[in-house]
Amino acid sequence: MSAKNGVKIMVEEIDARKKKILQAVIQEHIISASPIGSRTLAKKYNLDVSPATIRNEMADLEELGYLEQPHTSAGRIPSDKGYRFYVDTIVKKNINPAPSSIQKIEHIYDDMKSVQDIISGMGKMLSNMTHYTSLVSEPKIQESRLRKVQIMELEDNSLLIILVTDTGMVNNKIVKVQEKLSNKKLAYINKFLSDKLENKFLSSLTAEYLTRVEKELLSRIDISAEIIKQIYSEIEDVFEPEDVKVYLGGTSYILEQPEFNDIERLKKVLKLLEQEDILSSLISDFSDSDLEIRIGQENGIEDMQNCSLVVATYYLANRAVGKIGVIGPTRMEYSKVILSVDIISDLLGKLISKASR
Amino acid sequence: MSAKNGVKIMVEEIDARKKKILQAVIQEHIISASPIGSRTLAKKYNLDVSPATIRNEMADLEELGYLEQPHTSAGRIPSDKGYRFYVDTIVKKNINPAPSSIQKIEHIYDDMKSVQDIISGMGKMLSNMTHYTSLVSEPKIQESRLRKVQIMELEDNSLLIILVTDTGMVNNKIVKVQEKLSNKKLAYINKFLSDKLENKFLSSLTAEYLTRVEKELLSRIDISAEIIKQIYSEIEDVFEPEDVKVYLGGTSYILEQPEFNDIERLKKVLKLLEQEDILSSLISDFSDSDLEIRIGQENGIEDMQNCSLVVATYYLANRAVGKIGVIGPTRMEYSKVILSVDIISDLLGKLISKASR
DNA sequence: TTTTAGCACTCATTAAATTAGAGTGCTAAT
DNA sequence: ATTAGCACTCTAATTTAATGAGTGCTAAAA
Repeated sequence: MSAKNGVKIMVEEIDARKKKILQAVIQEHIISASPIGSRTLAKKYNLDVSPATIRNEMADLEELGYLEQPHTSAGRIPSDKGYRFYVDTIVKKNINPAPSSIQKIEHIYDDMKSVQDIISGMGKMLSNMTHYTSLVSEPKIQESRLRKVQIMELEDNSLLIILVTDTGMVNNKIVKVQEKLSNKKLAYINKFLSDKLENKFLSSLTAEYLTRVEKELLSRIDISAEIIKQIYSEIEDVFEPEDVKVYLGGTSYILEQPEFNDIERLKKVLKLLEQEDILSSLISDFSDSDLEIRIGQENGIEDMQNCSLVVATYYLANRAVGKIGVIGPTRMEYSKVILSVDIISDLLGKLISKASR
Repeated sequence: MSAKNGVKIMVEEIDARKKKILQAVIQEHIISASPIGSRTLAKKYNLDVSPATIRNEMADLEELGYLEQPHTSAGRIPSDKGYRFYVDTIVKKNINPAPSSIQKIEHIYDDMKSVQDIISGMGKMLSNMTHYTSLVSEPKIQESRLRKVQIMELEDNSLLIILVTDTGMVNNKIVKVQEKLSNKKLAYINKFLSDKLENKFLSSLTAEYLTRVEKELLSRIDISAEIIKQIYSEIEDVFEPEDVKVYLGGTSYILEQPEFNDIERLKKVLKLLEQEDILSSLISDFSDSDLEIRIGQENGIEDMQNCSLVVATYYLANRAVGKIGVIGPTRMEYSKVILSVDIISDLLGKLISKASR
């Protein structure tokens, strides 16, 4: 009613019927990947109005920016704005929480895998569920606590530095040194590092802190500054990685999407997916909200304008440590994908904490 | 001359001129990716004969199986057999050893990387050099010597098992145990494992040997058989992996090949490249010769009939530990690829041994 | 005032027809 | 043994025509 008196038109620009029609267009387009006409809608969805009325409504929706017309005499396809509206007001409401059937899966992966295996396994599972390409980032090192640091000597002049985080990640580096360390000195260093570093959040182990500790160690033990420096620089490397590692799964599912029958477009996207640094910054750019959706141009990458991303955060001990998500065409089965991403992100967190606990 | 007297025709079925023509067809086809006609050859290659003569020779070459005709009035394309001949008798001769300019590259990667980084980096470099997809397998664990084994305790009831091979690979596993081990016992176990396992070839550490050692340890120390068993099963897991890990590089280069403009064919190959187990057995199937080439159907995989593989072995301390190679269309720039693979495999071996020494 | 039937018009897609040209194989001359 | 000449073949590209889904507008109906 309020929509009828001119003044409030802007406020409620989409009435119930328009909404219904928009939804119908999108759902149909998700299935068919081609423009949708008024007759089709009238037939398949019981909208109780004639094609002519639907045509009028669609013209309105186009004017408002929710639909687009590839050419004059074609049907309509949803715009990014249309998908955004769809996702925000129609899909999200109807998502119900993860079904309990998942607990079965949880057991399969029980305790037999390393964190890396779990991550790539869950990525693959997600892409199998959704038939889109999946994307998973490793737990952020900054959000982890250092659980164990230990240096051991290999024969000759190599040291092996082991760093274990509470997220189950094990980092190792082999360092070559000039000088042989006595067992006693090594034990002392290990003890010292343990005391100073273990159980601290890696974000609190700043470069300044490390430098201070380095100096302190140097003053207490009689070995060359060189070795200590080497050890520390390796430790720092681990703590401040340029990029989070990203695991890709189901890349070939992209080929099943008709929008990538165009080889040129396909090439561009596949090239992108090969560049680890881009993937890394792409996924890191998502907020730590439970689930974020970027539709079409929203993702900001030129060659991915017709892709959407659905990305969830996974948690370890209530810390948002990593992301897992799906990349597919803008014309994506959002409701299914959202559900899957939701379930799998949850599961991923559980499995990793189980494995690293 | 001998070819001229009927009797020896079979022995030397291809005379110098045929060879020259075959070579010309192949070289031209490698460039153009389409059938080659007699006129083109006569024009571009100074064969000093007329197109008509070339036609006759090409008809012969087709009869002998070196060339194929897509359809009656098209030019000829090389068959697998043609490529095989080309590679064996024409290309290989003209390959000269790695130029010394490589030493520059060697320095770039000097000692700053882990073995995994070196492997994937060299794979990428190879695919950038050749513009084909590269394939590298990790050093075979069986060909390595165990350099260090050490078990350490994380807090609560987790143990971290570290295994380092002389190929620079560091394996780690976190194992959960029921019982807490005293430091003394742990030290004893470490000493014991060191003595029994270190510096042995992993191929000599058979399941039987391990079982024997396991029993011996159990008889000497007072802890539950359970823990020992867990530890051993993890160690065994590392020693007997199902698959070698394979690194892929430059997958998107496939798209630049016109033979994969057919989306269906492309899809099949990309699907294959996603299956780690297939890649692993594909590359493992190559002999330990310096360089092996499989052309077209020779590689035995249905969906890769129009692909060739050029695979070299890389060595650590004179042991053939892994493979590195290139996968591309049968119509591949063999001479360039062979050279590149040769250089890079050599470099890879050097870099890994430098990094792990 | 809103909805709907009717109709002329648009435009992409598909199929069919046509053309162009590269290449062959054969024959007869060199 | 080689080559010029020529008829023939077959693909790939281009043009043309046909199809049909879909629209926007108008005027009548609700």
